[in-house]
Amino acid sequence: MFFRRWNFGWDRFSEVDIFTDRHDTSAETLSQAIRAAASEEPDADGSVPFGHLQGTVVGLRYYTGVVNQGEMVGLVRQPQNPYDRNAVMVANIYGNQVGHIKRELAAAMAHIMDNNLAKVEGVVYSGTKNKFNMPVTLSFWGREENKNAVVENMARRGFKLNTSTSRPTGANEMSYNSIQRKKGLTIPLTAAELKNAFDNLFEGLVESDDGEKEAADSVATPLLPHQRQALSWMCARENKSTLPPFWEKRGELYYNTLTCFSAKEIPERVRGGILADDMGLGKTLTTIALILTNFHNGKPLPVERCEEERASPVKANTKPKMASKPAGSSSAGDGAGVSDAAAGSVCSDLPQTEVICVDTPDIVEITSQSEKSASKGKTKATKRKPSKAAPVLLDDLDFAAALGGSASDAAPKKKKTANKANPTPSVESLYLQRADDLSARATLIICPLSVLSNWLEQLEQHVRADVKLNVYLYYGSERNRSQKFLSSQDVVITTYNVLSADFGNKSPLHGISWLRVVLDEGHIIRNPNALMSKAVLDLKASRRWILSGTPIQNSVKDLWMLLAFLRLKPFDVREWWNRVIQRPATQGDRAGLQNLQTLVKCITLRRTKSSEANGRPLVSLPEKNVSVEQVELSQQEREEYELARSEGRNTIGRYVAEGTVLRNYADVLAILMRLRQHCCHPDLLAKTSSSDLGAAATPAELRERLIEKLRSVLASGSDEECSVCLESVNLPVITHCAHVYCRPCIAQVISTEKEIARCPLCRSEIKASELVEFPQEEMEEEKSTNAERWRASSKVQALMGNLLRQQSEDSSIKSLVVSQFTRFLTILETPLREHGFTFVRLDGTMTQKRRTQVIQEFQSSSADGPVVMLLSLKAGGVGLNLTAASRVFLMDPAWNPATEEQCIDRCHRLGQKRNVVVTKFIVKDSVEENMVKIQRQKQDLVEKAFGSTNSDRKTSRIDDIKALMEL
DNA sequence: ACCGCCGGGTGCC
DNA sequence: ACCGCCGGGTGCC
Repeated sequence: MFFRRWNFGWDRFSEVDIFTDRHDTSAETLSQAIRAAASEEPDADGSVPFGHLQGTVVGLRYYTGVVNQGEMVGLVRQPQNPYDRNAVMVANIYGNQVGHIKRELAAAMAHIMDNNLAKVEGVVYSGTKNKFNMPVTLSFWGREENKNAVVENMARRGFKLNTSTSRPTGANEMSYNSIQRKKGLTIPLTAAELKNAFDNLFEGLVESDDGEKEAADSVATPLLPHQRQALSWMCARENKSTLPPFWEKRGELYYNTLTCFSAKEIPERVRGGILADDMGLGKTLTTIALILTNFHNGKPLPVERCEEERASPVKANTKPKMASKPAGSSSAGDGAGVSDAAAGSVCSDLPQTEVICVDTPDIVEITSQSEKSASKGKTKATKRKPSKAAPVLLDDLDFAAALGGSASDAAPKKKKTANKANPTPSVESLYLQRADDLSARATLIICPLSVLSNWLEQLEQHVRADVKLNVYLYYGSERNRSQKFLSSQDVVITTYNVLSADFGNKSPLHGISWLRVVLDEGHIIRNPNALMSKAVLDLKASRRWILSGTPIQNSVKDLWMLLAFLRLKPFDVREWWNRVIQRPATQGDRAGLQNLQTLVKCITLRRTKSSEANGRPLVSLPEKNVSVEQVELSQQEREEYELARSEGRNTIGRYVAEGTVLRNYADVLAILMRLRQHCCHPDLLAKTSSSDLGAAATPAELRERLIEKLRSVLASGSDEECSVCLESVNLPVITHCAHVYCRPCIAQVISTEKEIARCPLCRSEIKASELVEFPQEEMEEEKSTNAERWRASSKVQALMGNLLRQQSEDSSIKSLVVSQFTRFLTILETPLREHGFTFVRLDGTMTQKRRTQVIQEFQSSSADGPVVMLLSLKAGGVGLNLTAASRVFLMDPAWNPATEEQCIDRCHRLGQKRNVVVTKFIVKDSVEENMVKIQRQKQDLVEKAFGSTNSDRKTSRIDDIKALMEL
């Protein structure tokens, strides 16, 4: 249990502390804490208003937090308060305490808040002249089923909730309502409009006013226009001093127009943002250019130059690769900074003249300047205002101005011009160098393991050969953990996994003040409860970037994590994000959605492959030609298929009639999968024939069948998701009712239930001891398909026909042969070998090292290199660069057309020189054709709709299944 | 805090 | 003088 001392030094403690530990301090038991954490998500989304009431905030004079008229406040339980264990603290957006809720009301609220029956939110609508207390409007939110309990509980203690519909929702509700009424916009968005709006959230985010910027000399590759534009935008985001969105200067104060919070201090700006360009537009190159181009004060990164003639014989060694290997020499690790870190390189033998290091004159100047401003800032921050009568309720500034009270420049009409014309003190000058730690040099890049090698390659490729950029790959057990060493690098690259493994274990990465932290594929930090996310949020950096081709994957919720990483005040605190953006937006409030769009627009640059700049496409990729080749089954195959189909149809038809599709979901999937396997090759079915319904005879048999089903579900390659976390299953286990979940997810469900745990999908009773795992050794026996017994199939012949024809036309063309079934890939190896095709294989079971090796082999242009890559659809994930191929054969259709697109994009991307030809093999009159039909429907509707609940998705899947089986 | 509450001083008008 | 009234001290939770 965390004990918090409520001493007097706490008015400056960070707002994150207050809210993130909320459950720790309020929950009495662990199970309560788990329940609280587990229920946090649904609460935020599915909460309904219970009502509101007027309360009183007392004790204002003891605290420094001030509140504007109309400002939102946070309510935090303080169970450890020595005077009253029911205490409820009131804090403003910055987490500065304003006061407490009056005792009797707090006593009533404590019970409700502690049991998570409702979330209580406060807004201070009307002011008071009084320095000691003020009214606050408290609104209660929660799950529908808790509403009556909450209302009654409050009533019993003498607090009647006003349940009328004119609920106050946010600080500016009054003004929004009046604006909306005038414009006639009170009707909330329909679900379809909402979905569309979310879908398009990241569309058309092209910031064109920044112009273009040339990269520093040290960048070897000339940037394309859109990359120069991105570089310019990124530099501006790092250097320019504009107020964050929704903040404006009013008189002497900085005012947040959404929460009505204001502060004397300038709100911390966001140095960085989201580069959300489509895959293939060169986010990596642009980021490398940013690193080299924008050091402190917009100057290029001071990098050591090797003299051409001396360096050239060993040029390769001085390049990133050299530095990237773990520096074994202890002198480099523990040495004193830049020059020692370079000790291993050839360059250190050169006269020091070319070495630009930290103590060049102009940098010294900057440093001293920063010290000045830093100390100035410090005194400002620590010096308490002598007039301790701080807690005055500030009247609305416009209101004050209208009364003729204060500064005329706050008058509404003049406000805008006054801000522009009056340069003293400009926002720009106020920022000074405050946020930038000028001693910071290194950029930390965090990426998924799958793209790690890509970063190293691209650094090698895009950094000039005579520039010695210190790049360190922080990976592997031998990694150098010296902070001194790491912080003296120019670039440190690591993976999310390494970062979270280090986290909490005196992580050197967390002890360093980075110049810049870059999250590559940043959308993968999405779950705020994940250790990885926490590890990422805990990094110290003055500039923060997220690179992601798909910043939103499922819902607006995903955005929060990104904003929290960027530290976009005040939305980095979940409560304010929920109250001000997420809830209004998901409930169809137009103003809320508008705010969300503004927010995204301010921090994001996104161009798609089809975007244009000045009427010309950003990148001219070679053409892509997608065609479907129908495959006719042989008579024997057709007979076998029809037999399986009618069997399956009967079974599924029975489930549909009984309404037990969900209960038998795994079976249904297995049937579908078998049909899909029939379409590819009969041998794929060998393993999965025996299982049928019926009472299990022995536990061993049951177990065998469950494993069988689990294997079917997994082997199908369909993007089976865990119904608890809604992501692809991780550490899959199958329940006795044959539903597949991630082990941690279902384990949590079981441990949270008090008495009997039930399957989230079919409500059958489940036990932790009955979860069945996929046995490890299963993977091995798959290889047993022997060559003698090998036979062809129509689809195999179709592929081979294409490959042979192509080889005779142009033998230099390389192909990707893609299937969801890794066993199908194995089957395909035989005819490929037979016809003398050299090939490599890439699937999910391979180690990263092997993958890199295979990709390199495939990408190399050597004459006897592989011409075919057998690729499992889900392998590798995004970012894979397979531009050596210009021909793609999709052997079987995927549930999700986006997966296919992504796969095609691995070769149809920047760097592709040839036209790309894609062939999709679809068996005529089969489940595959139906899958394609469903894909088409989905492209209109766009799968993974926002706001759709888990059960909605399952229902739509049932509909899909019916369509597939033509029921 | 232009309140409420507490507790000591005080006690016709 | 076991009350009322006055006026100073005081005040979140």
